[in-house]
Amino acid sequence: MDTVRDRMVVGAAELLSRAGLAEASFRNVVARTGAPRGSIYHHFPGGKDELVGEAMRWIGSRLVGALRRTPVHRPDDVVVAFAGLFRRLLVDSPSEAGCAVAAVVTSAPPGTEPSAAAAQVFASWRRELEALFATAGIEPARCPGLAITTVAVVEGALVLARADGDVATFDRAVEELVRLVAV
Amino acid sequence: MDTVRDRMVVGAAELLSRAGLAEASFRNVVARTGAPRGSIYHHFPGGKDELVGEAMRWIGSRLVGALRRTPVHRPDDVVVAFAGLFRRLLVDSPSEAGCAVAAVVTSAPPGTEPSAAAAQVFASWRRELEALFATAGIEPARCPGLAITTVAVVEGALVLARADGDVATFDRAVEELVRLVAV
DNA sequence: GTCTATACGAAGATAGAC
DNA sequence: GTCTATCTTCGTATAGAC
Repeated sequence: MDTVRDRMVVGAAELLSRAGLAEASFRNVVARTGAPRGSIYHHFPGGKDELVGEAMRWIGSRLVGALRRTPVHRPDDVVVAFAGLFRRLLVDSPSEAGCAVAAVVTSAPPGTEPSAAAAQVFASWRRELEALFATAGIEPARCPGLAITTVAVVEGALVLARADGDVATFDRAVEELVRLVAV
Repeated sequence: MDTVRDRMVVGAAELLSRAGLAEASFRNVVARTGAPRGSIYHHFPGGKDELVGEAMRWIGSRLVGALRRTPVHRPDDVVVAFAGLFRRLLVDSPSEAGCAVAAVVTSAPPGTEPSAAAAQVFASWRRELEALFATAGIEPARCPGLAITTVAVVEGALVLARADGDVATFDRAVEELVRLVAV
């Protein structure tokens, strides 16, 4: 699984997370991955929409996989595990880290493939978190709301922390989230 | 206060909130506001960066003003007031509503005027919320963290609700946030 | 303040050779 | 699978007339 196509998908995902749809151009993807310019439309007949759609699905399933490998006993294990996956990005580059999925939702035209793919990724994360919260003993009725809130806090905190270039901002929000799931 | 320049700033703010930096082009701003193409660089010698910077400041102070006009007695008054300002956008257009400030943070190159202006707006919102939480009786040490979390939840929930085109998703998150400030 | 004209680069996309 | 060449559209920005 390390074809030219795969590398382009990963490169697009990285560009999307740092600067959004506009910066994830074929030009930049090619420059970043060393992929041959001439075979773009061979690998992605659907053009940019297909590339971005694939990037969404790659990120989505990658994070779901990571979540499933995490042992969960208490509700705050869920929060810490999920937040930790994003925290890494912030530590690596405090002023450039972002979520590719959120970037696509906020800048792709509604109804297009990228937009739909991004929405499905969020839905899959929510489902996964709901299941984990249930496993951790949260009352079933509250799991959906808590899953939404967990994703919301992490996504929002990522933006705020990036704005002031300080991971501590992210941690402050996660701290309160931990408090919330303990209620 | 209804000059051509003002209308362009507002138009840019609207475009930014719906489709991000790339879509807030002069072309679109002019089309949207009916502003004359010929005087763009007369009104904004600093070009697009100046326009976007002004849009950030306009949105920022507008929201701060609205917050200050809201009577606050209990902690959840703060949450509901702040969230309510964004909820409106979502009700009007569930699949297009977004926050212009977040859009700029995630897509503007770090170190530029738009990026710095956006960061200052977030900082001002946080300061305002901290003060309101303090007024509402929250222990001082917790106010900064709660302010961060409030902005984070609202920003994140805005993205999630837009993704699945359902205001209820936003409300679910705010509900949990209300629960948190009551702890 | 507003206009036209224009420069220049980059975007996505296609055609056709190899 | 990969190349080059090309098309069209759009982006910011400037010059200079009115």
